[in-house]
Amino acid sequence: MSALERLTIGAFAKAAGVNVETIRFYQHKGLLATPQRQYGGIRRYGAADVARLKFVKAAQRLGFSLDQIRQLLSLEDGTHCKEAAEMAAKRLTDVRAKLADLARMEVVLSKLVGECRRRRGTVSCPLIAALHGD
Amino acid sequence: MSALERLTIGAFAKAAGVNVETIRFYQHKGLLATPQRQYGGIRRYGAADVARLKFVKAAQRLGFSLDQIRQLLSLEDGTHCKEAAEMAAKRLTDVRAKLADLARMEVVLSKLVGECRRRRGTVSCPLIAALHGD
DNA sequence: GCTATCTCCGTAGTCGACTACGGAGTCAAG
DNA sequence: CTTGACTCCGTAGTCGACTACGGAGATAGC
Repeated sequence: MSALERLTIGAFAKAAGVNVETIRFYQHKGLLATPQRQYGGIRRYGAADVARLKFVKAAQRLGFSLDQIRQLLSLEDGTHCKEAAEMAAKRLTDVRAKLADLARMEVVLSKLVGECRRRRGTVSCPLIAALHGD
Repeated sequence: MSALERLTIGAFAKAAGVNVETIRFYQHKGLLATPQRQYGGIRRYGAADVARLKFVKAAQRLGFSLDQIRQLLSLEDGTHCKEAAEMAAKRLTDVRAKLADLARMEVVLSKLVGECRRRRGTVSCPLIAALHGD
């Protein structure tokens, strides 16, 4: 058994690039297992745990919530592609909705910033005026 | 004095399209004033209060936080366009950063959803495989 | 064998924008 | 003048993803 199979929680955290507290938090949330202690000693972790945690972090980079990630983990064997694809599709819908929202803000803000730059010294501030409902 | 100058908090809330509790919350946060009670009676609100609350809501639609909105309100007279424009520019930067983040997610997710659709029935699920680090 | 560093575990705090609750006081309509 | 709706006020709870704390036990290095 290599050293990679006898990691302390601290080494595990370092290997996955997270804090120890984050691991405990994920265990509490049911995202990671809490291995048995040996001889009343401390808990040890292995490469499979590291892989699982990296899976969680990868899903997080796509914006999945921890609850959704728990769902995804239950499909982890790869034989439930349909369900997984549905979750991704739903997430994609959410992402596009947020993109549209931000794009709307971007349009308004960039227009107002431009106006403020141009209208320097004018009576009223275009941004404030816009917030007052034009 | 019209009825618009003697609004109860409930009428004020309705006029601005928010909940009563939201108004109290904003008062507590220093975004809205808390008018004096008359003869130990109840507090009354006017059109200026409605306008101020609508200003808050308009700023919120651009994604400003309540703290930032309090800043904006202090520039409300329109004579501090430079400061206001700076806040808008900063907000615009944040919006663009989030847009970039979401766009990155959109690319990955739409690719994976497409692969899942195409590769139906293949051994492993493209989404799960991707989360496992390819 | 001592000591410094972990580990364990539960509880509580953080941030942001509210929402909910509860008991007492006030007001308006009939 | 009663009744029912509304107001006042403070405190506490919600959601999501952590972060912080504290005291006791375990372990590794010298």
